Amino acid sequence: MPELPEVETVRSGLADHVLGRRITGVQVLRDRAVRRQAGGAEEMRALLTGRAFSAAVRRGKFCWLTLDGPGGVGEDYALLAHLGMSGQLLVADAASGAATNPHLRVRVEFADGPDLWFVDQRTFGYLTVADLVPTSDGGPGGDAGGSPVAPLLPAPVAHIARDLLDPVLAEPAARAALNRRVRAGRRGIKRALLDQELISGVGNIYADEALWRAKVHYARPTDRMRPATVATVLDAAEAVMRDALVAGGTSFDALYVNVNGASGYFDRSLAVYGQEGEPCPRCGALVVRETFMNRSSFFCPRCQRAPR
DNA sequence: CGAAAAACCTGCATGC
DNA sequence: TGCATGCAGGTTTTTC
Repeated sequence: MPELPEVETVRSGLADHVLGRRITGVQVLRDRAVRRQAGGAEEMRALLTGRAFSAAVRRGKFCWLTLDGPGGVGEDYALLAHLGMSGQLLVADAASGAATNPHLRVRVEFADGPDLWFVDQRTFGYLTVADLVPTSDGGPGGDAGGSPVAPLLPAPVAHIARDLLDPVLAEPAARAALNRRVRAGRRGIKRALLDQELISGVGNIYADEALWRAKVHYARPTDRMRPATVATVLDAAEAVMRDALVAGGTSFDALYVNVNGASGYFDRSLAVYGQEGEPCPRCGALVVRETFMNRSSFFCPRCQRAPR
């Protein structure tokens, strides 16, 4: 499932393959793939046609392509993508046979070269052309991976917090402030990790992996955790996502592929996620699966002791 | 107002 | 074989 490392892989691929290319057409094959667009697919087509992508930017699990103005200046809006559970952005030539792809939702055509495809089986993902608005969380900061700083955010992303690969959150003062915010709430630590308005980019897979690395149970109440323990969890979340990024992201059953269609292989490195009944790589105890927040939580019952 | 639950959606695996 | 059920789950919306 696309979480931060997968989306960053996609962003990087988009930066390499679609920037500077002029859009000549947009075909929406399923209307639901375009959301938060008052004028729907027709409005998206009108806003994109004739313009060119100028930068590929990401925050958390959201990725967007800013647009050059008609005269080559001005970046007042962007093509925003959220991949949901199964979304893919593929740079693919129409001749590559994916015309038969039953999950192709939107096709962006350029004056030159291969199309940009939005493919999504489970249809939780979407595209929209959104206005860029000033950030509300302290000015420019951008994101990791060498992408441009982001003094502006697409409106639907304005409430999304910075992610752990954001250079701003590498600063000790900012990290300490985040640590305090985590402990200010009264809830289980996993719930905090998954709160995109607190920290973005972490999904169910990396939350479980981070908590395993930090040896912390998912239900530990944040308001009773020591600052050093919270710091360990945040560092583990950052580390596991960086490791996954190096590997190209996690993938399952070929639902997720990067911008060129190559699957990541970090799933081979998962310690607990999806490993119910398998031995903990650290202590050998059998990994347990429990239902939490209407989804699965995997953990080692010996390394990660439940709160009393 | 904040937190928790429901809704959205499709394909695959499983059970009868 | 066919049908019903369960599961995957990020975000938005609704409910408490």
